[in-house]
Amino acid sequence: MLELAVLGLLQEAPMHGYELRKELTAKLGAIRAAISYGSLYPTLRRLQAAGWITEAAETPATAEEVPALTSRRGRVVYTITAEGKERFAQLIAQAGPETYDDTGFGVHFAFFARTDQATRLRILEGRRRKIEERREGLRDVLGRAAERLDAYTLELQRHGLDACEREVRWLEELIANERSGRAPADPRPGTAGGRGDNDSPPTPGTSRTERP
Amino acid sequence: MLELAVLGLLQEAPMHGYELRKELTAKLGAIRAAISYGSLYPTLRRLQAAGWITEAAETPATAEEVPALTSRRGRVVYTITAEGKERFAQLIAQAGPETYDDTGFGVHFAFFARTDQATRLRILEGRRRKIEERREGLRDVLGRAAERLDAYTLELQRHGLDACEREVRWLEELIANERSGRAPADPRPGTAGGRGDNDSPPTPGTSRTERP
DNA sequence: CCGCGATGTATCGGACCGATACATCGCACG
DNA sequence: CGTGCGATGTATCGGTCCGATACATCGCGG
Repeated sequence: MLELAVLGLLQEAPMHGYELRKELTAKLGAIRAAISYGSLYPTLRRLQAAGWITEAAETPATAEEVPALTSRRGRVVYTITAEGKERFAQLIAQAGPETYDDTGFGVHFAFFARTDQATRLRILEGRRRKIEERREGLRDVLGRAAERLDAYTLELQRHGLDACEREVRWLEELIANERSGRAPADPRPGTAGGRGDNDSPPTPGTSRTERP
Repeated sequence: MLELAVLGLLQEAPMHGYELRKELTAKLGAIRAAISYGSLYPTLRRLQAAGWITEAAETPATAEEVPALTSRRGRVVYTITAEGKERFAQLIAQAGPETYDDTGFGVHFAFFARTDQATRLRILEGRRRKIEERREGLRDVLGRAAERLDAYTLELQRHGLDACEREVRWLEELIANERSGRAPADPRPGTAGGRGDNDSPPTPGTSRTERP
C-alpha cells in the first residue's frame, strides 16, 4: 500500500522523505493517522532497489567550499523512474482483495484522478460489496446474538452498523456520478476541479489504454 | 491489543483457538475485519509463557480406547489464570496513547462492561480529544490546501470529516450518559442489559433491578 | 463412497508501527 | 550575544499483526 502511495506522490514531483511524509499525511489524513518513518524509509530503499525510484543527494553545486568537517548530511531527493511509472499504472489498475479494505481502498481512492473510469467503477463497486458484507455481519450479530452481548458491545455494533450504512450510501452516490460521467460532488461538468495534471479525462466513453 | 482482547474473552469462559477467533470477530466486528491466526496463536503462546493463561489438551477421559494410530490432534483449551485476571484489570485501567487510536479504543470500549466508570469516562474523553484533533487537521486541509488537491482527494477528506463529526457527537452522547450514570442508549434505568456475569456494577446509585 | 465445507491447529515471510537516536537550522527570549 | 527549543531531516530496531499456506478431522448430502 505504501509502495503505491509513494509512487503516486513522486509522480507529481520529486521529494525527500520528510516532505513525502507530510504530503502523504495530507493526502491520506482521512483514512490513517500518519505514516511512520519506520515504514517509509525501508519502503524507499525497497523501491530504489527495484529500480522504480532513484535517489540523489542534494548538493547545491556551489557548496564545496564547506569542508567535510561535520560530514554534512544532505537531504536525499527521490525521483520516480519510467519503470516506476509503469509499476504505478499496473498497481492502480489491478485490484486484489486488499484493494477493498479500509486502507487499501483509501489509497486507491486518493489516486482516482490518475485512474481510468472503468477501474474507478470496479473499485467503488468492490468496496461497496465489502461494506455490505460487513453490514450484514453486524445486523446478524445485533439480531441473533444480541442477548449474549452487553449494552456497550451492542452500542459499538450499532455505531459500526450506522457507519456502514452511511458509507454504502456515499458509495452509491459516487457510483451514480461515475456512471453519468461527472466528477465527485460536482453536479455539472466543465467545472472539473484539478487545474493541472489530471491525466484521465473525467468524462465517459474515453478510457483508452496507455500511451506508447 | 490482542492480548487485552484475549484476556477479556477468556474471563468469560475457557475456549480453544477457533472459538476465540469467532467470539473475537463477533465482539470486535464493528472495528476490524477478523483477526488472523497468524496473530492469535503467537499471542496465545506469549500469554501462556507469561503465565496469564494455561493450556490444556482436551482428552475426553473415556477415549483411551482410540489408538495413537493417527496421532489424534485434540483441541487445546485455554483458561485464564489469577495472574491473567490481574493483568487484564491493569491493562484495562491504564490508558496509553494507543488506547485512543481506532483499534485500541474499540477493544477498550468492547470491555466497558468490565471497566469502572471513572476509567470509562477518561477513555471516552481521550478518544474525543483525538478525533477532534483529526477533525481539525481535515478542516485545515479542506480550507487551506484545497486548491492543491484534486476533486477525489477532496471528496475523501469530506467524507472523513463527516465521519469525525459524527463520532464526536456519538462520544458526547456517551459521555453525557456516563456522567448521569446511565447505560448506553438506555434512557431509563431498570432495563439495564447485561444479565449475566458483569463484574462491575454498571452505575452508581441506580440500576439495581437485577433479576433472579 | 466420495467430495466438500466447517472445524481445528500451526508456521513463515513480510508490512507496518512506535520508540529512539542523532544532526542542522532559524528565531525568540533572556 | 548566546542559548535553548521547535521544526526539519535521516535512519534503525524490536515487535505486532496479517495473508498465504499447510495439514488433519468430521459430518453430511449426493
